[in-house]
Amino acid sequence: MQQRGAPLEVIARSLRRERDRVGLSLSELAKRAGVAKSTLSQLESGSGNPSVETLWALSVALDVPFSRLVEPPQPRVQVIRAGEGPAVFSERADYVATLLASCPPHARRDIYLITAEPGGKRESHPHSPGVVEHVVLCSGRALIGLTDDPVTVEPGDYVCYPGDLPHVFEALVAGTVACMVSEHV
Amino acid sequence: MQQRGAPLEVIARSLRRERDRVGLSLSELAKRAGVAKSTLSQLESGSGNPSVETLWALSVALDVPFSRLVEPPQPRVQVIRAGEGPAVFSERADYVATLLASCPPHARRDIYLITAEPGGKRESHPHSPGVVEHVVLCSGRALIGLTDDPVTVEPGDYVCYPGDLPHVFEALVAGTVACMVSEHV
DNA sequence: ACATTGCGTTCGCCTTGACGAACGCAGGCA
DNA sequence: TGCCTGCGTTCGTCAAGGCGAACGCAATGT
Repeated sequence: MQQRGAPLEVIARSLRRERDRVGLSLSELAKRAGVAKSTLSQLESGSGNPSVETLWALSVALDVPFSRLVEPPQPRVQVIRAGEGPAVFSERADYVATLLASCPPHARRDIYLITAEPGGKRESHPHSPGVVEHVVLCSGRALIGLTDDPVTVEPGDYVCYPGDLPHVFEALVAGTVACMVSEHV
Repeated sequence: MQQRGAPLEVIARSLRRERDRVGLSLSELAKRAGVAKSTLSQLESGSGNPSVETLWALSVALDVPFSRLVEPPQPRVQVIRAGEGPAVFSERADYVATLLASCPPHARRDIYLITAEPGGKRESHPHSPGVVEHVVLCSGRALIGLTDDPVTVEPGDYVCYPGDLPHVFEALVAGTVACMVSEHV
């Protein structure tokens, strides 16, 4: 199981984070969610043990999926170089499977094959919020990731990044092929 | 937001479902989770509004991620050769994305990187029902698919098959690398 | 300067969830 | 048959969560 640590801590941080992401005051959110602001105050401070109904009301008012309040946030850009990463089922030395990204609850992941040639970077406008793109480079070499801070990727490397920020895919050599998984909520 | 309906109903069903998936009695699960069996009984009957700590204890005892309790459960072999398949966004000739597999609702897809060497086929015992495995070959050559009818796959090729049937991954040349997406409901 | 508005926190009251004990019910065994 | 063990449910008690009111504080405007 990957569920670590006190869930109350996670919930406290999540509530605070999501609340000022939306830009609501504690009082305003409490009013919209129909919970006492004292309750919300205690929750954000880490004390208290909310009931499901309370959390549900808050998740609806914040317009986020319920599980986002209880699951810890994930890092933004992650790179796993070829040969690194956890080998998950390697009972034989000549076959190694590496877990690159476990699927979060209610995400949908579409699988694409990308073929690109050098000669110009492909800038992507941000997609809808919550999109995460995963790329495994099959052959060639490419510059992939957020436009602000792209990563040079070799065959076998894996990189993921939030798709709702400006990002880029630039082939550096001819015959660049990649497997891309687009994850959206 | 996609979260509809009373979460209490969903939790009730999830608890019942996960409990007899593991094969525990209500009393036994209650003891392991450290909650009163009366509490668990009321939860499974849909009455009650559990606190986060209670749900957390149950999710740990059931060895399932927390979110599986609050999120509702929802609901043969295909090959796409390199160069085939629908090109979805190809506004520029030097960048082509091919949609290999659209994600069905509520499926979860984990992403793996596979490296394999020739010298023996890797037979996989069937996984749990509903598993579908997608493989894009990055380099080398491999024999992939159902044990009864495997497919020879070249770099850039895509193949998917039901993972709940006996299947095989056999590298045919050295340095075979593939990107695998394991889809489970 | 004062009043006012909105913020987040703290303080008692009261509802409610969690607990343990007791209950009814089925299946196994002497 | 009678006894026992384990199942899931129901009942009464108690602590804890949720609530509204009151509080302190800072930033406004008259």
